[in-house]
Amino acid sequence: MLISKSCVYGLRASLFLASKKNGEYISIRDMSEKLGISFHFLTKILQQLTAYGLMESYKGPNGGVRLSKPAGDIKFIEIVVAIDGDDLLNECVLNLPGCGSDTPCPLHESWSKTRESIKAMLENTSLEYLAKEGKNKNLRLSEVGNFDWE
Amino acid sequence: MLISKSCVYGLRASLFLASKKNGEYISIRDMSEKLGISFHFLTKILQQLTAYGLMESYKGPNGGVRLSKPAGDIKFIEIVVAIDGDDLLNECVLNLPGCGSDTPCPLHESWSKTRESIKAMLENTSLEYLAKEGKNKNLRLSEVGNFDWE
DNA sequence: TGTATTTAAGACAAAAGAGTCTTAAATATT
DNA sequence: AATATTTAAGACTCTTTTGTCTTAAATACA
Repeated sequence: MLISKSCVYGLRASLFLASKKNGEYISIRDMSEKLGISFHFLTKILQQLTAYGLMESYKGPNGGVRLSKPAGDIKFIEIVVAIDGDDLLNECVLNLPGCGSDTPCPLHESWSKTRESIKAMLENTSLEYLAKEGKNKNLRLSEVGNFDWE
Repeated sequence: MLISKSCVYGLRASLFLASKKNGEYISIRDMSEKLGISFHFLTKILQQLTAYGLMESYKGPNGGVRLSKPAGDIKFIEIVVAIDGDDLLNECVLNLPGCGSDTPCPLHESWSKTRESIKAMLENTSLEYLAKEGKNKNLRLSEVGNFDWE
């Protein structure tokens, strides 16, 4: 898979938050139920995003998490890098250490192009865009049908 | 990672074979040493490619494996599908079951385009092309420097 | 026939990813 | 102050992937 499961969960939660009024803290419990993701697991993942500065959290009653900046300013790629690291954007597809323009592997060229297209997609897609798109077209964000964009 | 480690090893070995005269059986031991891949692990992987019909094997002294058809007729994508399956080409990037044009996820459109470019790369690249390219430009196929295209 | 060489098959172990659970710390409310 | 709610942190388990090892089967050759 291109992106780890943790990363996908983090992205789904981010889209959930992006669809809400900014500034409002949303509880992880709430999200986990609506998105169909294990609460504890989601907590751990969102802790990473918080540590990375993409989210802010608040403890106690009515606490929760929220995006640390407007959804339009957060790109898909930031979530991916925060959780999966930047291997996807740098690593040689043949997994050879030190593959680069100086000592390329046979797939260096073809893969570079493909990687650029992946990178472009990740860099050009903001949470705001995805959330708006999702809301307008009522697209799916959970496996089970228990999520509403409102 | 886009492609599993097993798949990468399978591909490296396939390129090794593609660089040899066709029809000649090459021992897995030999390949594993020149490519820097564990012998037993490589054996297991190549067994999959053999079972899939992409390679032929021969037991006994001077035995080994060889490509079952000309390297020009084997596309990168065949190796990937044989080892990793076709999830990469079908699966929704948000990992939602049943995501499709009828019930799409927010990333359905953007990801479809990216996936097509990956698919195109995999479908248009033959082992022969990669091996020739590698041989002509003396590109790297192993981590350590113990591989020669000859 | 016997032996060495090679792939086949499958058990086993180690590492990484995914997921669960418990306890601690912070905060709001009563 | 006491209690309920919520994230933080970390131990723990389960699953998948990766990697190792042993034994069996096929083949060539002396």
